[in-house]
Amino acid sequence: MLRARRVLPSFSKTLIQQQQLHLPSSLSNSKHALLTNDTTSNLHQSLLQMSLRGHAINFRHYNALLNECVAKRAFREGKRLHAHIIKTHYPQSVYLRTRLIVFYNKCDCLEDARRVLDEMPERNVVSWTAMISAYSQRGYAYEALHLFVQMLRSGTEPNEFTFASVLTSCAGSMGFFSGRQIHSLIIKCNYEAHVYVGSSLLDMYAKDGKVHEARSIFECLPERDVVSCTAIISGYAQLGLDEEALVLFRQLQGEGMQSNYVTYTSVLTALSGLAALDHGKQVHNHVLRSEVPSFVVLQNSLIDMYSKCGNLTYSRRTFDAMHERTVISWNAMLVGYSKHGEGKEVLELFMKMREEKKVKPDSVTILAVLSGCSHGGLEDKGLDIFYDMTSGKIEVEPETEHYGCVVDLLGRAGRVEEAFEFIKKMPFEPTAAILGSLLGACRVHSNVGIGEFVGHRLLEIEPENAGNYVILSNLYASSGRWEDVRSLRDQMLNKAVIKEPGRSWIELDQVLHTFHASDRSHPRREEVSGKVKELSIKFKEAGYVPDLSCVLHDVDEEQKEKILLGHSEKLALSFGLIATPESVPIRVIKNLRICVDCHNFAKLISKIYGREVSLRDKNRFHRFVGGKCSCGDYW
DNA sequence: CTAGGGTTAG
Repeated sequence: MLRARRVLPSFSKTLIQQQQLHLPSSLSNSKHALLTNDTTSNLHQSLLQMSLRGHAINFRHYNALLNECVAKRAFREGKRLHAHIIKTHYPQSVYLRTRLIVFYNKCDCLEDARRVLDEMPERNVVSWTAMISAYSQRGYAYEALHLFVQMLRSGTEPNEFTFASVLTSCAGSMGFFSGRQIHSLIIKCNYEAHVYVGSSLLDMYAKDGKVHEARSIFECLPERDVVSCTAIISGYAQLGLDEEALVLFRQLQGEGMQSNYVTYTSVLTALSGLAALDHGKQVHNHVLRSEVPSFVVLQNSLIDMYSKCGNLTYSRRTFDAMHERTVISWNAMLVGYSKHGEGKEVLELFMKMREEKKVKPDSVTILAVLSGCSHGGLEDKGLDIFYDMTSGKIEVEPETEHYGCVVDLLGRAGRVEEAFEFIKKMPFEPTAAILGSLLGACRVHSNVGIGEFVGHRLLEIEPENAGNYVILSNLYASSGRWEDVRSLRDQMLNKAVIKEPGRSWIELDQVLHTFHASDRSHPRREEVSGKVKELSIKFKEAGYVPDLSCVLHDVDEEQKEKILLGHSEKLALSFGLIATPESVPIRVIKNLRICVDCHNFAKLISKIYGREVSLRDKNRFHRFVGGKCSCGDYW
């Protein structure tokens, strides 16, 4: 012992001290205090010296050394240790080999981990589970499930660890094994009420869109913790059920749930969807006050929340304050500028990103930049970037969506023929989204020739989309082709389905006021629809002409006008005018694209009342000031 | 020795 202490570096000293103190084999508290950075590089030497000097290297040594390698992700040292273990000592140890699987997983070397499992003379539930969870954690769902099946075939019974891991890989049916089958196995093995298994299980159902099943699993859990609560909240948020997510978050918070950074991240996603700025600020305050560590993911979702709530200044402030940024941080910020039509800011930030070189742009980055150029009227810059991508100067493979951005870019700039030629030259058949974007351009720039061709092609691919009929009909109406308008309307009535009813809302003192078309549900509906009428009379005096081509119903003009005045965004705008102080902008959110007539209406509010209006629709932000919109009437 | 929830885009 004494000799060893003299010649061996500090790493082995740790071991010796630990043995003398009869500590458990993990180095627990002592490891950080006693180890220096160069210790693991001395590992091999230490081992050699120990065996040369006749010291028995026992299980405990190996385990401690392995723990070190896991903690430090010391790959080369771990590999040497592995060789040592297999060649000289404990070749049969299931325990040590399982630790090696964990070690290789931590080093992101699944192939090495798998080799350890495959070479194990015998396996137990822990070694199977270690490998299954390695696959699950790294996103290899197929491999995880496949191994799970092999485990069952081998006659090993899974435990709660196995189920919690394997369920992560079960979202959707994997063909040979479904989440439901695993669920029944869990019931059979009596793990359904286990918190870890339960949260994994409810998460699986939620990711599969089965939110009711997820909720009932959640409600049946005998105990709840942060993770299970977060899982159900984020389940709602990920499905776009933002209000449900918010309501549940507040309820669970009231019941004493201790939120952590994942919880906040999830609820922020819901608040982004709702554009609930007041709630968002409140959550941000909670984060600051509760001293939840500010992890990158949380900050990313704050950037996104502020930008989707219309406050780019706060987004940028969050972005600038970050010590570490991932590609998602950059993307969230770029998307923010892009949706607000701030093309210049998009390019500047993109340049900064490329200069810093800390983070590599990915496909989403380029999408954000291209659509930013498009919405910001910088089409030539956008085209340059697209060609940098096709020539390999930007290392991102162009995808369908990138081509779509270029079509949008050209079309928006009025270069409709060029956009059409571009589509013909694409290496794939145009998608409905791409044709729809060109059709929109044809409507704005009154190109009936191409519009008609593209429109009919689109109606063949997507006959169920009512929006396509409306745009093509607008185009016909603009050139007085009423016969075609009528026939289009008949086709639409036969084939189209209205998937999502139009809905607009506005946040007032942390309460969301939602309006549907021709709303009858809001408590102040009489007052609100009275205000819409009043405004329309006032605006007509200022030259407003209702754009009846936005209504495709087969009714007389008076009826059409009535339908137009019932649009949800007009109700929300008028409510904003009544209920908010003159000093603040009116912030309205719509779940679909805003219609031309409501866009005109908002312009007039900004002009005649001198109120700034911020309207977020499905695609982007519209900021109305003095009768003009930041989108330049193209959206 | 093995375990669950999270951020951008569409």
